Amino acid sequence: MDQSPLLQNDKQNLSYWKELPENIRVMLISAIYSGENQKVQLKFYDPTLHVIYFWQDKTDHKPYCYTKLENKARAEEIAAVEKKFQLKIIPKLDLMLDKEIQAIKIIAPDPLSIGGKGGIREKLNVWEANIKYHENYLYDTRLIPGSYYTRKGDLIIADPYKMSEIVHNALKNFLWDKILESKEARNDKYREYVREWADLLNQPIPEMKRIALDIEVDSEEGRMPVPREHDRKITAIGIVSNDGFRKVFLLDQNKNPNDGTQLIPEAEMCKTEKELLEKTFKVIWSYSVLVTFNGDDFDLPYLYERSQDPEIDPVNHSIIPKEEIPIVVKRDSFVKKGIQTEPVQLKHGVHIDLFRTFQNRSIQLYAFSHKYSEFRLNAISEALLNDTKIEFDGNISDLPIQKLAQYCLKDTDLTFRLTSFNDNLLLKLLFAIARISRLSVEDLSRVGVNQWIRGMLFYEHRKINALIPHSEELRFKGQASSSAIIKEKKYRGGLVVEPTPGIHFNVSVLDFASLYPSIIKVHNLSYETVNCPHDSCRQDPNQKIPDTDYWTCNQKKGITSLLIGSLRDLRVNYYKQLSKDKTISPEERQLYTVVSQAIKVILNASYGVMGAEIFPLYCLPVADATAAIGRNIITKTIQKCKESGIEVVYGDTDSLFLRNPSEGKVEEISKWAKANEGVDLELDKEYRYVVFNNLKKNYLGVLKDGTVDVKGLTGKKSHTPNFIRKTFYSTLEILGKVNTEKDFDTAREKIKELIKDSAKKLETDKYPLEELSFNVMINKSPEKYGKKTNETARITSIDGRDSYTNSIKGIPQHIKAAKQFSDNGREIKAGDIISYVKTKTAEGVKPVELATHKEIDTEKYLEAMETTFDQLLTALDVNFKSIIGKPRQSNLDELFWSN
DNA sequence: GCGGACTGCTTACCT
DNA sequence: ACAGGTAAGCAGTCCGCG
Repeated sequence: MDQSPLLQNDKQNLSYWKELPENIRVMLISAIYSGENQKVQLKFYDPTLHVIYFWQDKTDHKPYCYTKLENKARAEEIAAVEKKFQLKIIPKLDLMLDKEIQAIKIIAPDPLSIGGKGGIREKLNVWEANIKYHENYLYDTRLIPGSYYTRKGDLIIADPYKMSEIVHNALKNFLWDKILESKEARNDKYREYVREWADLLNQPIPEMKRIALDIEVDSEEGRMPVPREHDRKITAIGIVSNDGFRKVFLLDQNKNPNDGTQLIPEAEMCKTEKELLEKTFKVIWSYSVLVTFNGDDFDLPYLYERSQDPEIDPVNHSIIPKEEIPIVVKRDSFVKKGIQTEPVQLKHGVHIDLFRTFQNRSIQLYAFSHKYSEFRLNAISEALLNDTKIEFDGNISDLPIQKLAQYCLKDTDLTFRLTSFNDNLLLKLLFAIARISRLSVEDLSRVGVNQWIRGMLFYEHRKINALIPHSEELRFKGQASSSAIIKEKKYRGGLVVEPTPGIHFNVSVLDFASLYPSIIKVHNLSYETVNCPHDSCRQDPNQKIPDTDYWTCNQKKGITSLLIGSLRDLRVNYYKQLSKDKTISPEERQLYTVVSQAIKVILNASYGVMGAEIFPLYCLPVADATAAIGRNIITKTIQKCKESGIEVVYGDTDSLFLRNPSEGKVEEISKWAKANEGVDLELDKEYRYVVFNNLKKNYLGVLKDGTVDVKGLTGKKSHTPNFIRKTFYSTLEILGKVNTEKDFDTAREKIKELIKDSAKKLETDKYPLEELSFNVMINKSPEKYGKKTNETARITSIDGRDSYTNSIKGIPQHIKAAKQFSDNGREIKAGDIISYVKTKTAEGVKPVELATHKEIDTEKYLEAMETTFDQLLTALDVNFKSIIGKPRQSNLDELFWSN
């Protein structure tokens, strides 16, 4: 195996600090705070040499926060006692009052003086004290992770690739002009925003040199090793890079059986764990990016703790000196129990924990359209790479050493490939998001989408010198103006049109392109513009938001509206077009696809965060108003359709299903929407036919090309037993071939046959048990279920009726199954999918692995089939109850006696 | 004391 | 730890009947 050239250099271990040279263009990747130096340190990536350079702040930037003038006396009092604070009165914009105010800037020598224990945050009502210091630094210096800079002397100067350096073709210019000439673009401010976004997002994203790492630890059955205890040996460490380096370091243990087969060529034996660790650390030092799967919570803290354990050196009992360890583990990182632990950083580079990244809902849903639903390496690899871990029976400690090597290397390889598949899609996406959110990839890959939007908006406040408001101040913006349909929700959401049951031919689906972002743009929605302080706006009937008590500002553009609006237009009118354009090189096209995806993720969440309490700029009226305008627009559009003689058979939030609209009608409606509501109504799909039953969010449609779309039907849901799902999908194939009303007759017969066959196979135990399992995810740890109902049950038992003391009642079926599992020694965690079958036993369920065919409650499965297929067949008018005209019996054959 | 109506809980899905 | 709206299955309670 080749050695990485960088590995040869031994000396660099202790001198990883390479200062950023002058006059080379580098990309900012992250900022960290060094407590030792009381300075921010920046990490830059050199895209040609693939090394990390460091730069420590030389601008004498200091931590600070603000307070308002009314607290002046108290602030001075504190500053008189604690001499470390320095006060300065400076002008700031108060967006909610729409005026300039004088604020007191409280400058401190270190971040802990602001937000630490006994810090000023505890003594005074302060603003902007909840921002991490390194974030503060980036906002103030306008440094954006993912962008390019060059050092000149002590200055870090923005050094973006110029338009002429990036290939620019005619289409790009055309689209560009179109955006800048649009109505909104005549507003100078708007033009400025669009241009800035595009200049930032068009920058190339380099391929970063990196390694993936995975460790295996000798463990007992049923007990996961934990870093805190670090009592088990590390037996294998796999490393895979994109420069050809591939290795698995193995601990030479005599107890490890060797069945005589050869070790894989990547394997390298180590006499002691200490040697194993030293070799690994050396490799980590020589790469700037490290990728792991759950490295924050397991691999890296384990490596660290183990390196400090004298057991790793059985002869001399020596440990590895701290300065040779590339990992920084926060002391309290595993003191806290539960989900949120600290990231594990590299001294010299960047660590990305893919487990945390893939757990992000926005990544899962919008970047990978829910292709994976479990957050395990195996499940994610299977969904995205179509490859899986090596399976084995029994305990990992009992594996022969060559099998262990293969297993470990395979895991490492999968981890690596999750960052490299589709031309490094994931990494590119993360860097594009870094540019928008102003967060480093290290930070953003570990937090939720609300923090991404927070970053974007906080940066903007600093840019325009506006004071970031408190959440309590934002609460004064008002109460909800609507009432939710679901109780326990705060306000009303999207409108769902009652579907017209039956089969409809030639259905056109129109939808509003990014409806909510469009509304935010067109109606100037932002926390400071909804219910703004101007009397003239409040009294202006044109500024009233329909069906609510809110009004919006017509004097100033809101920052959310500007940012979201400009991003929306850039995506819809520019990146989306470019990503489809065949005249551009594939590499360039991919960048536009990635940027378009990144913007989509931000846009999709931008409305939601406004209505989420955890969002620091949470403002209920903004979310409420957005949804209200959405309902108003779709309602008016439906009205308009009716006036034009178009039948609307269904609609949901931002879409309308039109039955056989005549030529030109769609265009007419679309023009009307643009002119009257300022939104883009586009033709999204054309169905050959659509089948509705009486249920909302539940339909089947066949596109002109025969593709079958299914939405919401039980047959599609992931928990439905496989045999039902398969039968269901077979019926879809039949329906995809239906062209005319007449074709339905034969289709119906075929479908009936299919279902009959399936039922027969079920009753004669022809399906393997795995096909019968319901697969349901558990979202909490098993103990947390059924607490409430148990308490109620105990109260009823007082009057002597029933005793539920050891009851498993009140506990959902999948949890009942999970508990049987844990009784058998297998651990069940939140996020696991439980596969269980319905049985005739007392509990009514059993984990598949523990069940036999004899115990299966066939009746329950026939019921499940019935509901699944009824959703389809009622609409096709073949309800199987109606066929037989009498209550269903246990044998499905009888059901179809009419044949 | 019985059984259907209703409620709450949980999950999966739609936009 | 972005929102609300809809469906379905299960467990348990409520409530009217007689």
